[in-house]
Amino acid sequence: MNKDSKISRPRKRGQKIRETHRREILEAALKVFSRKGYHRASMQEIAAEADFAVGTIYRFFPSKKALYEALVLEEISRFHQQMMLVFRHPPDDPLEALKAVISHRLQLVREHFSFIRMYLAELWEARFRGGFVKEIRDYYEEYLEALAGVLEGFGRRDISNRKLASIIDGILSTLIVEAIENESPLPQTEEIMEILLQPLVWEKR
Amino acid sequence: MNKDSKISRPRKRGQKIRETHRREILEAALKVFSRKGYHRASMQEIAAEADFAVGTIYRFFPSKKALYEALVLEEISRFHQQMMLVFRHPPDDPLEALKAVISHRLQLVREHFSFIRMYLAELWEARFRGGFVKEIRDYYEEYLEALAGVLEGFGRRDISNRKLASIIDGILSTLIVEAIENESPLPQTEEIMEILLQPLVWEKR
Amino acid sequence: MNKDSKISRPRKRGQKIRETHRREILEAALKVFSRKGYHRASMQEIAAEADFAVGTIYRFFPSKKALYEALVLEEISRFHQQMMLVFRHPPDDPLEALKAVISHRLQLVREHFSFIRMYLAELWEARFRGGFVKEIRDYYEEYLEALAGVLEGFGRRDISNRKLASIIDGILSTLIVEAIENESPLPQTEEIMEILLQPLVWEKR
Amino acid sequence: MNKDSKISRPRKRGQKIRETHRREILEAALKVFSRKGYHRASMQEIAAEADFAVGTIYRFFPSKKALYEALVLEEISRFHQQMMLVFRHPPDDPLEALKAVISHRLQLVREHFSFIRMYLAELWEARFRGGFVKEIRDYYEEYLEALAGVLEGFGRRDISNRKLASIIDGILSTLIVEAIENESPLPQTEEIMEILLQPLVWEKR
DNA sequence: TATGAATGAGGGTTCATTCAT
DNA sequence: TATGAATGAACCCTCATTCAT
Repeated sequence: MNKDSKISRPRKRGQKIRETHRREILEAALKVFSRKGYHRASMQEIAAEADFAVGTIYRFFPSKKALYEALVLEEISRFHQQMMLVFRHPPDDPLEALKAVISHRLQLVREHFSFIRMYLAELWEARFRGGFVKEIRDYYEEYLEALAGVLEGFGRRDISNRKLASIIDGILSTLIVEAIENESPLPQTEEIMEILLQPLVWEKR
Repeated sequence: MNKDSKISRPRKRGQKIRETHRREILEAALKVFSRKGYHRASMQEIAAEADFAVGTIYRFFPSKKALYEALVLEEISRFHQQMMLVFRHPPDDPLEALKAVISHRLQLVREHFSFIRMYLAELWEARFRGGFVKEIRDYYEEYLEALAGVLEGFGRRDISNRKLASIIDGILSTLIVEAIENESPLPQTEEIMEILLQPLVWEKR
Repeated sequence: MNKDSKISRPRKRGQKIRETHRREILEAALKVFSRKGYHRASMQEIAAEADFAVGTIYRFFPSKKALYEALVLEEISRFHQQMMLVFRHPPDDPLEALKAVISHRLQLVREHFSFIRMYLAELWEARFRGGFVKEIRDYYEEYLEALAGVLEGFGRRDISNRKLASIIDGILSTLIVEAIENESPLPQTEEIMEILLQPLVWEKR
Repeated sequence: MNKDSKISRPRKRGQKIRETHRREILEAALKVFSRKGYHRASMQEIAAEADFAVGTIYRFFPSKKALYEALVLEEISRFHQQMMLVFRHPPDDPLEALKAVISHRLQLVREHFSFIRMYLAELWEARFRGGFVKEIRDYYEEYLEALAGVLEGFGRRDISNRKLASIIDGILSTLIVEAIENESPLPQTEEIMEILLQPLVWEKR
């Protein structure tokens, strides 16, 4: 009833603590999901990793699925926010701008490595079986649009910049995935630029 | 052929029925795994879909995992065999040859559509948590080598043909995955060729 | 309908074959039950061992349990018949008679070894949880009575010969079981006689 | 004792409850295993008997086998501890000492009756198919050695005291098993002593 | 009569979720 | 609010038994 009345100040404090706990849980969840994959990860294990009781986790997330989705969403959102920074002040030269984008993306992949690994391992299922992907696609779309903006600088007319962006990011992703899969180092920006700068094949004269 | 015709007939008949049932089970499994994903699919459900009792499935496959692996492996192997046909009699013109490869691959994706959908959804978990992936990679490697052979026709020297093959197939896959995900039609061969035939970006003069 | 009419002669032949098959199945069952124990033995395995189809076994025994009970009963009955032979023409000297009994019993245990092993491993459950033990007890009782008859020769009065028989066979069994358990050779008749011939303990003078 | 009184109280309480539940489960298991035997007993049934959910049992014992082994081992260990008490202060007179041992053992059998019934029923399967038997044999060996120590008092030289102990306990066990099987009362100490005190048979003069 | 593929109830086990403390 | 013991539905798998051939 009058529950809220007398805790108006403490609430703020509680809020803060709550937020801390939430983050601790999410971090633990990331660790365990990366290690084991969604299905093999147990709430017990996540709780143990987070140094909380199972019940406590349920005070923050209503279900395992919800925890997982929150984790993915926040992590992707964070990734996305950071990614978008590179489009703030693009160099004038489109080639330099593209280089900056690629280099930034590689750097982010490096930083979010354990998340990306989990993402690759588990998210395709959601991707194809329709889960909470809408937000994720929206982010991706926003990123592609921004990249298309950069590509506009080249003034290419025969193909939409949006499509071009998609293809270029596709190549980038292909190389990244290949590296992760082979446990080899991520590609260098220069290497990628070289690939993009010339036709892959040509008509024989 | 008719060496032991007298006794082999009934055996052969049993073999045939067995093979039929096996296929029915694999088809049901494909449906259910596609619908639900590996973990959420239950043997009960697969059995029901196949119109068999659970126990029957275990007469053909020793475990759920084995069933899944057999399904993936057989389907991929078939896909691969068919894919490799295109390398049998390649046109002399490398461009024509590449076009044939791409067109053939698109066609196969169309034919194996529902399997590919399922496979993509589970691919990464399998990739990371190991399993039966070796054969699959071997197939893929064989395909890339063959593709590299085609690309040799272009006489490009600054990048290995193997790497080039990997990139080109990466682009192709990107476009295919995107199409599947968006439930839009697969790209046209010509469209892809155009992309490959010119640099994606260039230095501004 | 008139099925039976024309097979009246062949029936006899069929009977014989039937009996042969029955024995083959029982022998196979003995092998498998000894190897695996009742619960871990499967009808499949017994059928394979007997070179019959599972279904065929069910034409001879209505259930696994029935097969097991028939096996035990027949084996015990056979054991018993052979055991009782020693009482046919007992030596006049009671000591010699007892010696003959013991020696005969040890010999039979040797001959029925694999059955005895199975019996020990599985039968106690039936023994204590009331199964088909009545016949078995009847046999045992008959044997003890016969043994008591032999012991009568000693003219002991302070204890019933029946009880004495029970105790003596108990000692015998103890030694046999111990030997089986330790996988050491069965005891010698003489050794046992010596034990029986003197008090195990005495009052200190 | 009150070393860490402040924090250990709640822990201790939990411990106590845990121990209670553990005992309840073991008791239920004893009942069900007695009724049905190991194989026919189901975890469902044990859980129901214990008034717990199945899952709860698995919080205490990692598997059905482990539950069974814990049950047997604990019960036997307890039996053994109590048995060995009689060897603490043996009377000087060896006959009195032996009498005490026998009487004590009969008493313990009476007290652990329902367990012993179950144990006998499963004993042999365990014995032959290995498992946790080593500890049990060690207990038994310790007991036989102690009994041999008592028998030393008789100064018998023609047979090892260890062997004598084995035979005497064999007789004792025979009588006990027979009584249990026939659902007749256990034998009296005096009755057994009388048997031991004179030769079972003798040469006719 | 003999076969053996098919059956499906029932087993042991796991783990997301609940709720009394 | 935090706890974690308890829950029980649901999973994978086995195998005695049936029955169409």
